[in-house]
Amino acid sequence: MSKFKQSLSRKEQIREIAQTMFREKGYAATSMRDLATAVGIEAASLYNHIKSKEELLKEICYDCAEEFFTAINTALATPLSADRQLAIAINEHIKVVTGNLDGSAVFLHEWRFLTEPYLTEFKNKRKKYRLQFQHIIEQGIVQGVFKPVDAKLYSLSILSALNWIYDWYKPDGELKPDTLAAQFSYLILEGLKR
Amino acid sequence: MSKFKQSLSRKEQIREIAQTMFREKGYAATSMRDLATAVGIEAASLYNHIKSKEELLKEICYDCAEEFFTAINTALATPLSADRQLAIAINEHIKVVTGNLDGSAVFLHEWRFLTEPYLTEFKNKRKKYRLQFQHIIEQGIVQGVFKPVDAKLYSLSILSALNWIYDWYKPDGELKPDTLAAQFSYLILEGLKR
DNA sequence: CCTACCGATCGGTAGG
DNA sequence: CCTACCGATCGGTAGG
Repeated sequence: MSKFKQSLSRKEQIREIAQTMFREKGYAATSMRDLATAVGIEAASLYNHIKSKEELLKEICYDCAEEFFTAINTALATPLSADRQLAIAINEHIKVVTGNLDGSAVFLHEWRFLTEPYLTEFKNKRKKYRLQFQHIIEQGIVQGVFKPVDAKLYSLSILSALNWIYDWYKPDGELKPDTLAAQFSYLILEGLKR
Repeated sequence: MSKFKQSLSRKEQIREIAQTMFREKGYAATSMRDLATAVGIEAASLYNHIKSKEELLKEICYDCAEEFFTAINTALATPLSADRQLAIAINEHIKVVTGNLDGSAVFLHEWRFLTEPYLTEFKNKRKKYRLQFQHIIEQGIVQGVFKPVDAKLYSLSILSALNWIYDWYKPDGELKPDTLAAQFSYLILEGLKR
């Protein structure tokens, strides 16, 4: 059993390092030898823990997708009005991104190196997530709390703004995820104009 | 002279195709052989027109940066109030992105494969552009047309939303750049709340 | 987890 | 613009 646990933790370690390297150098430009060196073993030894380079990518992307689904479901599960649900969805999304900057970056940019059938399945997950944001906006329009905007365009815009956070967010900075989320919600709900 | 012009146009052709391939497959995953095949020549022949793979990337990124600077300067050159300037900046930015989807995608994502000194210079250009958006927001706050928001966070958010357009914009769709820009400005200035 | 190695492919050059 | 080719590196496997 201790051998089993050790093996799991080594795989987790490989995944963590892969996540960081895929984010920094890109999936295609990260070699298994680079990765092995960072882990502290030989390249060939990686294959005792993983099946292939792509399996690593797939697991990182899929796990991150699960995190986002958990986040949006937290918002959807509440009985609140759409404007409150949207604020929660934004907050939860930001918590995922800021809590997993490397994984989010890979989820957002490196997924395109997936091959079939994972590529199509991944795209479906991504779209489903986006449609859940769109749904909240549509509900808000029905409820009369939101203006009658183009819900698709708005969901794309909001997620785009949220998705770039990994690019400039500094985990050690003074800006905390909750503060960031509050400002984001304010921007989206109230607008810039005085 | 006709030889000179032909040589230029071949280089332009290589650049156009490289732009598309770098966007679709990523810079690192695009081989010079792939590129040469798409152009219709042998890989070795590419080097009669370009110095290196990275030179291609650098030129694509730098040219696109120039397009964005021209865009923002159009807004800054007007004597209008900040809210009007921001709307123009958004419109001009969207015109650049939608008019050059491949180039914009490379500008936004593949620049990180640049090496020094281009990498640092590119980052400086990018930051300078972002600061010009921030400046408009700060002016708007001073003028009293904008709420006293965090101008840095807002400029990052606005550009993030704008920067993801290349990812979902369909040039053959019914959504025209001007319409998109108008909706964007409305979202940012007026907010979602009724 | 390692040594030894595979065939494939990379960016780029020499020489014409 | 081509043929022929370079050294380097790639993801991955065999066998222990």
